[in-house]
Amino acid sequence: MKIQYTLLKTDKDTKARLGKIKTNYGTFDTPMFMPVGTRATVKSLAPEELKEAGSGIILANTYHLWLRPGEDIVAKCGGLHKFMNWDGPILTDCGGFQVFSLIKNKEKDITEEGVYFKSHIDGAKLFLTPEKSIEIQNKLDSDIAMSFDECPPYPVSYEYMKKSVERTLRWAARGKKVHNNPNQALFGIVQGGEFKDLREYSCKETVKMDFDGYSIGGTSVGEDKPTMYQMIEDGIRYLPEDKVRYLMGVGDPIDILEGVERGIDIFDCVLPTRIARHGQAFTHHGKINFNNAQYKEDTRPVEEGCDCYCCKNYSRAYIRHLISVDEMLGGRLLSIHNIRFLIHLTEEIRKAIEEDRFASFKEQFLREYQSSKSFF
RNA sequence: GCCUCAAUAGCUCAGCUGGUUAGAGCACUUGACUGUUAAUCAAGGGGUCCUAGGUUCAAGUCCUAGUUGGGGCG
Repeated sequence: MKIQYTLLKTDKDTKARLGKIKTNYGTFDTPMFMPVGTRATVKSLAPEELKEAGSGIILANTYHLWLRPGEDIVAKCGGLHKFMNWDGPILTDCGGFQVFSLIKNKEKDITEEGVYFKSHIDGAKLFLTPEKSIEIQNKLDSDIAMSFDECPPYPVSYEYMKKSVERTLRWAARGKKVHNNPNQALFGIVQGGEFKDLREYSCKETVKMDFDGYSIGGTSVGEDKPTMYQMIEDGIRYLPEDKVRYLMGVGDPIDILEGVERGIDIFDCVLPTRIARHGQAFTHHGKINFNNAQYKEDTRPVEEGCDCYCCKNYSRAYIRHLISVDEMLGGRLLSIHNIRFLIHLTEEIRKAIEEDRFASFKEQFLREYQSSKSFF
């Protein structure tokens, strides 16, 4: 079967939604944060650790797995779940974002047929098409595949964005046509940048194609926060209530709250694992940076009351030491903490929606999170 | 005892035949990071150029003596 989304309830005062997604590899609740495992691994974490952190679903990447090891090898190993020993749900991103970051000239390298770009590994000329992206994802055998889209940088002209949106719609149709995996859902992606009418157009036309779920793309590409939140609103407005909404690439705690308030169900982001490897941790009182000398003798856990493996067993002084001497366990423990933090945040959010107090929860969280410098 | 080489940032060292405000890497102190080309990138603080004389318009750089350390010869 493909995935089944059930909308359980909507918050009384906001558009925040409580839902449930059933897949062949398990059921999880929404809103949910999805850790990023680009190369079939959430950097430095074993699947058991992801499970313990509460991960309901993880993300892997089409472009990276296409290059290495190649989708045929993954298929030969029994598909992505078996390959990486993760028996929970997996969503594969389509490679559109990599195109966004790897192409040299968007006018020349992006054609109707597909996209020309160079491998970041050996510079080999590559050509990725909507059909190829879906074909790769079919073989990877993820639970959710994403339509191949163009994720334009910010800002681009209205004229460029209009052409881009129209092309992404044609790409979505082509991808849907060749999609051929009865166990895999396929999501459409809404684009349109900061242009309200293009978001509306992109949204309505994508919905007409009847995907299993929808995502908002093209955010957090350099625009300011108010613009980004406006993009989400403009993109979500015309999506059906009974389908999942996924905000691509967003995972700052504040942005998750802003997204949920606007009706987003799923988020993914590299932030928790990346900043962890760079020595920083999320807490309810803002981010703390273990490169800072002030934690040298701090015997408290990263965050008091946190139920993650890191906080239950280690002190800030130890984490600070590991980060400071560049021991990889430091990045690992902080990755565990940061992922747990975001997933725990979605748990708190779900509870708040269930009790019709999302707005006050958000307000309280933000107050605590933003007024923090003096706390540490 | 004699000869010789060295001494520059916390550490390891660049600094040409004297010529702007003496540099780098690491370390230190910070800051960034949003569908991972990222265990990465950026910024900042930090100097009695071993000491004392001398030559010169001008010395980290040349000369003399000393101090400390390395090597060699007796």
